[in-house]
Amino acid sequence: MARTQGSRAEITGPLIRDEARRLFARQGFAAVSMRQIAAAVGVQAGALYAYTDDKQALLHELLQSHMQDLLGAWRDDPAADPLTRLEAFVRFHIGFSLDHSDAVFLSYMELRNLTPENFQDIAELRGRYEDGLHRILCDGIEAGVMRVADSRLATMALIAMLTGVTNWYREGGRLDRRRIGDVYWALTRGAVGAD
Amino acid sequence: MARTQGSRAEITGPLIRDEARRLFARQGFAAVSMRQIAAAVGVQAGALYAYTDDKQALLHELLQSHMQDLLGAWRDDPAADPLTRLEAFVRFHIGFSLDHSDAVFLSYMELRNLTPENFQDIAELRGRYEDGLHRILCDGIEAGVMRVADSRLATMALIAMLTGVTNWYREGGRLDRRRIGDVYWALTRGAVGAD
DNA sequence: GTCTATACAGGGATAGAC
DNA sequence: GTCTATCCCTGTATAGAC
Repeated sequence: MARTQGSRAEITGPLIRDEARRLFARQGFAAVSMRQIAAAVGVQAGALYAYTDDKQALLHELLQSHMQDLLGAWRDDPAADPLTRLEAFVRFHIGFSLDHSDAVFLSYMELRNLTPENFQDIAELRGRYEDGLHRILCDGIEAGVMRVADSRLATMALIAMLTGVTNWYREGGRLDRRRIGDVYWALTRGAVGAD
Repeated sequence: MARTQGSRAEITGPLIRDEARRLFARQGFAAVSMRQIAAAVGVQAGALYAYTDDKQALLHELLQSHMQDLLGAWRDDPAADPLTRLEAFVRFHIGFSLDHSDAVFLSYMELRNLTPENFQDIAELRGRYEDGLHRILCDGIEAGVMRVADSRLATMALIAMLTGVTNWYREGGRLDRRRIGDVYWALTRGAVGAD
């Protein structure tokens, strides 16, 4: 913040993304100025443009790398039994969402501020993730260990329910993550008729 | 839009709210200008200030009246059996959310753009609504017709799941509302262990 | 790579005429 | 109640020095 000159490309790039993610999540993409991001990083506004084409590109990069991290971090074993896979999904999704709550919030709230091309790109990545859960439900139904009236709706309903933890979870609150995972897994198991 | 002069207070006031709600929901509070709202209504920007103190007050009024409509529209009968009450809640919440999807979206996305006082006001109203569902779950548990590990978490989880319909529902899509209500009620019934 | 300075557009809000 | 005109601020993005 007090620095005047000097080149530190290795750390400034990531820092810009970190601060932009944080600020966009807290105040909204449109409400955050490039000056504000620059101030948080400790550079002048003009310096940001050495790292990103413009504000839109910055948002797109944030959402894109988040979705890629999400897809890369999730491991599904199609050979395992569907209930085990579903439980793994539930715990993974909750944990990942809480670990990346700013990015998760951005991915739901700021899609509307993407250009059509960038929106398509992110929507495609999200669809791939949703398909992963959908496959588990279909396998579970086929195996006779789950029972839902509409697997597509159940997919959307479960993701909305699980992602909702980010709305109320506060670090150091009443419940730890393990316990939250237990509760949500119980709700999920019931919802898919696996009891 | 082409009008030059003339007073039509009766219709301009509501129109401002309608257009502001629509635009805020689609583009975000910060991204929408007062000039843009005025253009949608068919007046000049200055005319808006005859109806609202400022942009912040406009947002607050929208969220406040939405929450009051929501609370006013929901009828719970504490004397009825808990499963009947829960089903009524599920169908009501889905229907109301779809009927007021812009306002629902606003209520989740733009809380961060409220001043602290205004935020408190809206949070209090929302808490009252959540408490209503919580009471149903507690009554159901006590009556032995529901089984959840944590009634507070279940409350938040169910509301998130149900509100999620607004993320994917499109008028004239694959499913009508009755059918969507059926599917979500089945998911809910299972989640609370009522099968 | 970062700075300072700046171009240029658009923002919220107000004043005074009608 | 609405219009036109305007104040003043802030926004994104760029240019050129260091």
